[in-house]
Amino acid sequence: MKSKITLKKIAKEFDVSISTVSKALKGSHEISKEVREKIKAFAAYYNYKPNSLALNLRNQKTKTIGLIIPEIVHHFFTKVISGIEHVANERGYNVMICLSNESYEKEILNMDMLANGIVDGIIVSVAKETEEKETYNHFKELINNGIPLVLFDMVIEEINCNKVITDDIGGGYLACNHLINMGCKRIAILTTPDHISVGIKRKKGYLKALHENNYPIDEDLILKIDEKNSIEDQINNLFELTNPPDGIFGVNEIYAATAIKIAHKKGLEIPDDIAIIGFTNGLISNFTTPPLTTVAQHGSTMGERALELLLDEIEYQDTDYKYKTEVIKTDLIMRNSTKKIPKNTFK
Amino acid sequence: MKSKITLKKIAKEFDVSISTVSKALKGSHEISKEVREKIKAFAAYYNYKPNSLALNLRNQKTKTIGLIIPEIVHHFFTKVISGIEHVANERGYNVMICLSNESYEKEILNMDMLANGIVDGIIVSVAKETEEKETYNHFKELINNGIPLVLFDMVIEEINCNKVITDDIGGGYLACNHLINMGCKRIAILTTPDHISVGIKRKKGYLKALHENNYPIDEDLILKIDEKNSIEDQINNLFELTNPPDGIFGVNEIYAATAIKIAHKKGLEIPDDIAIIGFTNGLISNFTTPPLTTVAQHGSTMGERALELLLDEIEYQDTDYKYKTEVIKTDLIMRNSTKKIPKNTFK
DNA sequence: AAACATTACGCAAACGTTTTCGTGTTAATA
DNA sequence: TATTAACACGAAAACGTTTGCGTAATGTTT
Repeated sequence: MKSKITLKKIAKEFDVSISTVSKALKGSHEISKEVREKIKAFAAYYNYKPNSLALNLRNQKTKTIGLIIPEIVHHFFTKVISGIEHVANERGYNVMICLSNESYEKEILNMDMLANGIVDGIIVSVAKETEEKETYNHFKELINNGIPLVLFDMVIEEINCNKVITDDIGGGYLACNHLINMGCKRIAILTTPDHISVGIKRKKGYLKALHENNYPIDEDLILKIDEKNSIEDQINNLFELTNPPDGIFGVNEIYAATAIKIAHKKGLEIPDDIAIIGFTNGLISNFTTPPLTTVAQHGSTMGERALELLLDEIEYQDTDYKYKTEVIKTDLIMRNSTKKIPKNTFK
Repeated sequence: MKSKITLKKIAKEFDVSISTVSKALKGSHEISKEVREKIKAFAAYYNYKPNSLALNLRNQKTKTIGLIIPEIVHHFFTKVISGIEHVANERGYNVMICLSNESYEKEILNMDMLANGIVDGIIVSVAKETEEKETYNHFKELINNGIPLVLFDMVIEEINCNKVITDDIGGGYLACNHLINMGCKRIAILTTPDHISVGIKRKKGYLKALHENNYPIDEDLILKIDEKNSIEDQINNLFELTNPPDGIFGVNEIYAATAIKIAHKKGLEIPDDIAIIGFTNGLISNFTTPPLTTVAQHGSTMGERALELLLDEIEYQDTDYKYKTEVIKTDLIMRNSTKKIPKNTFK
């Protein structure tokens, strides 16, 4: 277990100064060809690599960016990470991923850790707890310290920085409108409690579509799912209404897939008896029976744009930098959970 | 955009030396109470945090560990990450996640990057390309440089380091045995090409179970899926055999879920006409129709153990450290894709 | 031979921190 | 009053790197 080779050790080996070694390895003509070559050979043999910490300290930049996300066991976030990694590779940056687990405390802990010189900038999707608490001082401090910040997905209006968000309203509209086009008359929405902004926005789109088509709004069909209790039970209640829905829009993949599961249990045919549409084109959607029609939110595009914005800010020279908010459009992915086809051909 | 506050700046502010500031902030009694307090107050106001790069450089350790995985859009790896994060938090470490995208080149790139002082140790699941190439010099160099290494999931026999692996043989045995118990007579396996070790091992377990029960081995029922071509088409061929299987073991979740999809298309009843079992209890398994029976490999446990082993090595003082290989057992998760129940109650 | 240019290297500062060892001043003791 | 102890702080080295500047020893001009 020999320890890492350094300039100092090489210098000692050849009885020259550290600067000579440094210059030799950089191929400087200040150093005679002879000395240069032998130092290079020696360094190559011992696999010398300059210590990043020292380099970063000297250069006052690390070519590393930090990413804080609420959870990792989540298809959307893994797609975002892919997008970020992609751009990071292209532009020579590394990514440090931290998890907040939706906790306010951990979000701050992670930010403090990253902000101490380790990274050149930070990308964050805000934790649910932070959103509930509505205390955003840690973001303001970060910005005050001159560390570039990009918020994505879960963003905060009042923080002045670059942002990348999904067009949740448009996506909700797309979903609901599609169900209307498919002939559904009573369209339910499986959404989140009122403190989760993405749920609110997707519901907004849903309401907009209903309104434009002169559909009445039935509060019984708006189910705010409390994740502390059984999702299945809550959705089950919807099916037991005296006047049950014939179309369901789940604001995420799990809600929609669970609705499919329950519809099966109830002996309902999908999409003939009930059409179901989800949000986020994740792993599950393609493997339900029938496959789930869904609103795709382009996670990797969001990741790419988030990092691009961050790097723009990091590498910006002038003083008049203007923050942007980018809205990533959603797309409808049509599968069989909403496609009305003649009964006899669907099994 | 004021830049970060440092000891030097605080020292200047009060016209004292840097060391005085450092000691004051650490509450040293060498510094008079008066000076100590005012420096502390000032530092708190400006939110002083010591620069991590400088600290790490000085301490010759970073309390950060590196993780290199082949891909992130993958339920198993996200579970592993959760496990690692969990232990890292408990023991005051940070995690830097890098993706190799199954590429040999990127794996080396990532390792070089991490090895230059950024991390105290590295956890790796080897990329497929590396496994194919069978060139492992980068691992040997790492170990020669005295950087602790733990391999997990995809490991390499000949590398001398700590390892954490799934009991793939046992899992394959579990799966096949279960199908036998359920009364299947012709059991197919959807596995990987021969250079992927996990596929080989799971197949080994499958063969062992067949052998113990005096089942003949039918090469037609051993399908090595080539992911460069359509998975669906390849599995479809299995169903078209003159003597098709009545039980299918997919060595991962996608293969098994795809088999379910195709069985539906063929109008087969699951599990009555054909029973299907998967490997890895991921997101999909719970939402197929019927839900997929599967062999669970405990990803988060693997992550936890991997980091614990790594930290043991990092923090080990004596010279007689012995490497271990931990085998994580698998469990059978019973769902309806294999459970034979009377036809009329299953829909 | 004097003046100058070139070659080949070393010195030292800087990045931000911690910590050991001095050291000057004051206060307490003999 | 001389010696010592306590106090309160500063200097400097160390972690590993890069780079501007200085300089001794050559080599090249007039």
